[in-house]
Amino acid sequence: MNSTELDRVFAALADPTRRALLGRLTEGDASVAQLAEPFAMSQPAISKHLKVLEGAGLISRSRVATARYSHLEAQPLKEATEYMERYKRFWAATFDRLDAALAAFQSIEENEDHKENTHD
Amino acid sequence: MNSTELDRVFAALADPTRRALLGRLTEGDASVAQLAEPFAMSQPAISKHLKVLEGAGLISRSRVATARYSHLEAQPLKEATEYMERYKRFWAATFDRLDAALAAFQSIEENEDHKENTHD
DNA sequence: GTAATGTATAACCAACAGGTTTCAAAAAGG
DNA sequence: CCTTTTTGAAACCTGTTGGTTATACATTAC
Repeated sequence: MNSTELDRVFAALADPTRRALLGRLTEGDASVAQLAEPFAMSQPAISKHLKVLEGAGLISRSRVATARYSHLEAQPLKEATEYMERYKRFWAATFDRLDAALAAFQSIEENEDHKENTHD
Repeated sequence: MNSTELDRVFAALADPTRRALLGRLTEGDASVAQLAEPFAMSQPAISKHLKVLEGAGLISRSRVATARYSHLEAQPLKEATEYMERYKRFWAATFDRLDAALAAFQSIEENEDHKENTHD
């Protein structure tokens, strides 16, 4: 079946090599050779990983002479993060008083637009 | 190779059926049969998905009579979200002055990297 | 103890993922 | 042009994923 961009973003992030490539790209654009250098892996393997990242919208690419530079595109990460924010209120539901206070605060934040909760 | 929990969390989230299962579990714990009901898929297929979710730490399970109930465990989602928030300043939808300054600085760095082909 | 219920496991399969090596192709330099 | 540099693409191999059906297992009900 056709995969969505969310599918592809999470699948892309599931591989540690690809996460490392993204990490490297936070330091600036880089050619395939530069990206491949730290890895005990062939150049075509890195090219494949880059293709996956591009398919997920996580990088864009451009030519400079014979080299092809990858550029980080973090917008899909924003969308993936927003997806996971749905679960924020399930994080750390118990344990110490700080956690409880934070959970309570987050509950209030979520309902701040119209729900008045003056007692409990 | 041994996969990390981050690997397993992102891999678990890459499948839309599993994301739907997690979504259902935000409404409360549920048995395998209850979880399977909305899907055009066999019970063993759902059991496999639940096993993947459990392996990623995203659910825990307990018995009630012959049924096995799944419970959402969102802590790994928190860690995955924190990982992605490393990239927050790159999904620059709204630039503040610090973001703008950093972006400008990186543009300069990138430019010099691209030009530096005559040096070794 | 036996039957019924709910779920897990086994065996199987097609498709995909992640790596390899080899070769083709695009751009710059002589 | 021809060559070099850098990258992409093809063909291949292996292990994994996501599904199936059939069956075994654990627990409750009778």
